[in-house]
Amino acid sequence: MYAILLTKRPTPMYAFEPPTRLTSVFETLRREIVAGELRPNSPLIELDLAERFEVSRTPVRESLQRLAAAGLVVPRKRGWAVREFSTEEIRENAEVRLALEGYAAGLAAIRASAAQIAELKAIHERRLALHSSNEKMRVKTNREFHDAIMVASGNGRLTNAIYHSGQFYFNAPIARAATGDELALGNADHELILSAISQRNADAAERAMRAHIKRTFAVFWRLTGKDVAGPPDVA
Amino acid sequence: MYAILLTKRPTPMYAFEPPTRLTSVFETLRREIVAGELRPNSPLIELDLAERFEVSRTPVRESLQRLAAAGLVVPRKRGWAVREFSTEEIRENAEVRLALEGYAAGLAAIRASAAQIAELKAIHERRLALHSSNEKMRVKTNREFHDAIMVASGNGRLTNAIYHSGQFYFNAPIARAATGDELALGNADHELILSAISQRNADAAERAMRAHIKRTFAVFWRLTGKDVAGPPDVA
DNA sequence: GTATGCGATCTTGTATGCAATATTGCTTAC
DNA sequence: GTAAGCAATATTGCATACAAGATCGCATAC
Repeated sequence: MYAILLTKRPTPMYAFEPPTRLTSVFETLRREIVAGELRPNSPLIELDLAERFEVSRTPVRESLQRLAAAGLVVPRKRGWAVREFSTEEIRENAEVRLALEGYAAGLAAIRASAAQIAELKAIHERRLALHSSNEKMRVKTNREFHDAIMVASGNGRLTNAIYHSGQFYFNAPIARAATGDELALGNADHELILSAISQRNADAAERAMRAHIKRTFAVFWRLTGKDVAGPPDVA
Repeated sequence: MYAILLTKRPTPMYAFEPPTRLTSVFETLRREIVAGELRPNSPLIELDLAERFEVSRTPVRESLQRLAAAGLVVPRKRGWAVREFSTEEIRENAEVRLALEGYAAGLAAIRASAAQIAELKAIHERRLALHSSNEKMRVKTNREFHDAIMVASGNGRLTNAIYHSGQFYFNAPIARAATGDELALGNADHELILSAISQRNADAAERAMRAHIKRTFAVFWRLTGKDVAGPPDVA
């Protein structure tokens, strides 16, 4: 149900860029930060990284500039450190995602082609047919479902923004597992979203998606044990 | 009425970073791209820039990496060029902004302090009292109004995302002037938004803000002469 | 006039050098 | 034992060097 938060997808931002040492270092560091392999606040020493990647400091430094612009590393008095996100910041990101993905669902209700809606239905069916222990496929179909809606929104930049707003949850302790109840509710949410999109009801689709994402983050709050209010009800 | 699109505000992303040649080059280029002084698709030659800024290629290259991550320059077969935004991309950005700023207005209705609401009212009053020829103050009060709502949303990242989504309109031919009718409608929009926030009606605030932004972009479409459908009605 | 080769030039990607400054750790005074 | 001072070290910001590859222009062939 929460797989989209764990998706590793190459950012399309540099689609036509030839691979260089810089891009390789950047992608690797990005993945490691996002996956939590590099712990928050650990300092990033240029020379160490250069040694590790067997390159000179130049491509390392340029990678760090990209990471900085992406908000994944923060400046220290000297050099950079892996950014740490507070619970408060995670809540803020949840709200951004809520705003964006909810809107995307509404757009999808308006713009989705018949084929796209059929595809969405097919994904949902596949998901319902899964055995409850099949976590891998559950993760996969969830991602597919959300991705298909983003695509159907007909807005590449919105898709991109949603993707980036997802990055920021990885630093937090992440739970892949939700309770059986939570999973069932998630499926019911998908059902509602799909139904609203099929009926071309943008308003309902947006509300359903917001409720769904809110539920996702409620699991986060529960698992992290932090008493942070989720995004309030809007619309 | 459209001033927020022209706002130049330092991005808080690198707040604690000491000024260096890199940051100076980056800020200058960023401003010039966003302001349209560097034309879309013009190639950015490292050596030329280095010469112009009287620095070596190193800080120039690192600036370009940041600009690339910010989406302001795009890779070419060789080097970088100022990014050009198509009408389609501008529409996409408008939708992102609609989603974000609408949601921010909804949050503001829930979270704004009494003082923040009073401030919002004061800004609106100042705006209404302006002489119609006072374009400068009209621009300023508009920015203040929108900024105050973003602050009242209590979500720094949302604010930041809205700010960044604004960058991308600068490349397009920009009109500062709207017709008298459009200005009046803009003020009426503000009135509605303010009223909804005062009454703690998140749903109404969000709808009002969406309508307002949609109207803003309608002016864009009119001025650019492009027949692009604005964002559809959602919520 | 147009196309083709080919060399000169331009531009980038990467490595390295160097000076400035932050940090560390040791020594010494108390 | 703790604090202060100071020298050694680590690390960065920037400049420069150089090779690889793209691009351009010109000469030549047709």
